[in-house]
Amino acid sequence: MVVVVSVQAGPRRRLEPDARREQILSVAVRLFGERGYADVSTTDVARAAGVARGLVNHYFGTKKDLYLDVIRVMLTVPRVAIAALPEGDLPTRVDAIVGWFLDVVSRHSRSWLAAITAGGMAGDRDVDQVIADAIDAAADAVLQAVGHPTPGPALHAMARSYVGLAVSTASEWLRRGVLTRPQVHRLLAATLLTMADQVFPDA
Amino acid sequence: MVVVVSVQAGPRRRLEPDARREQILSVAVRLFGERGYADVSTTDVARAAGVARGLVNHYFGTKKDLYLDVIRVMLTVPRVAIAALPEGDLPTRVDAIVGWFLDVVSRHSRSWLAAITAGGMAGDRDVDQVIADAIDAAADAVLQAVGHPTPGPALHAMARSYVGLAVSTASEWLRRGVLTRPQVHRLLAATLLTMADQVFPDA
DNA sequence: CGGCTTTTTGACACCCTGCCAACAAGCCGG
DNA sequence: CCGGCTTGTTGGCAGGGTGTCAAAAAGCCG
Repeated sequence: MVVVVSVQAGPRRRLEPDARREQILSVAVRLFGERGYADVSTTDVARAAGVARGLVNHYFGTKKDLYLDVIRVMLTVPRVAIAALPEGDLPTRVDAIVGWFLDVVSRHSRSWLAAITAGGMAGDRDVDQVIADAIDAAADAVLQAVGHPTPGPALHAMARSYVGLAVSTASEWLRRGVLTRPQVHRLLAATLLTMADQVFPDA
Repeated sequence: MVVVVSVQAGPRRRLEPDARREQILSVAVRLFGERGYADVSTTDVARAAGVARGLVNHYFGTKKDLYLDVIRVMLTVPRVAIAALPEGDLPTRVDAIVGWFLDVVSRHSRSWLAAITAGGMAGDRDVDQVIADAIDAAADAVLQAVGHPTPGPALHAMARSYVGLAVSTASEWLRRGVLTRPQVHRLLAATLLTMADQVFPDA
């Protein structure tokens, strides 16, 4: 797919490095959110930012380095206010974290989905690392919600598995649209309760 | 990473189109199984097959077309003998299909993981379609095992979600190695039982 | 052995990426 | 207000990958 974005080619202007970096990065986030990694060239980014292509390399190094910063932005945004979970019994807390997850996911659905499915570069070591970090953070939140503040490695691994379910279910919900939000909510809540009761004790 | 494969450059020989196509495809399956999409050039495939690069394009068209055939092979292999599931009550059948899944996954772990994580091209329409087909097939098998031979759209969507859990859990198991197979088995079995009991009736 | 079909090759044109020397925008001392 | 200097910015170069196509040659058949 080719998308042409008209940019008024005004006279060249100098910006503070931080400002220029930020501007290019925001443009890149938008483009990589719309299309995949391979479909966005550094030329596209530069043109959309009204800047010479060399400048993109100057600020970000490699195209892959730029992409790493992009998905880091996409995945960091939803991490806000993860600590504010209510007191109560297990079903209540499970309900709360599932609802919170569905809220952030549906709010940032486009960029979040693009990032979590690796937007076309799954398999790369560095990209996988960034995504793995995000999944680890989500797994921590899940374990905290079900009352395991200091999990061992096996328990953490199981929590990551559950996050995988949450991701695939959210993706199914947002992309295909055949499930309703209540259905998705019940699915994730019931599953998490089962795992907390019957599976997590294994570890 | 760069891997050089020595190929004795014998005199050029003509092959039947089907044979040549098959030979190139098998080489491509091996290379794409070892490295990601971007790390394998058509030149690599051609050299490893002892053939001119143009011939790869002649038989497969685009590099992406070749890759589509490759992951189709990788994902089709495990689909064998999916029908041979035992009779018995629900827990027995759930146990059987989970065990079967873990068998095939661990047997073809390398290429299966490479394919299911899209080896570096998730996000692409066509690639996603091939993977979605494989997931649909797996979801059908799951639904058949739990006794829903003719599911509605919502039920099918939930089964796809569960397959997502199975995929992420298997990936966690095979790649990280912190979970044991019995742990993985119990996780997937308990979760599927819960979904069959409490979630699937929603649809 | 000569002609002919069909496989296979090699090269051409194009695009993308990373790099770097040169350019000029705009501040600063005179 | 102006010339110099710092440094943000540009444009072009070299290397490599991809798709295409006319031409070469492998091997069959008369």
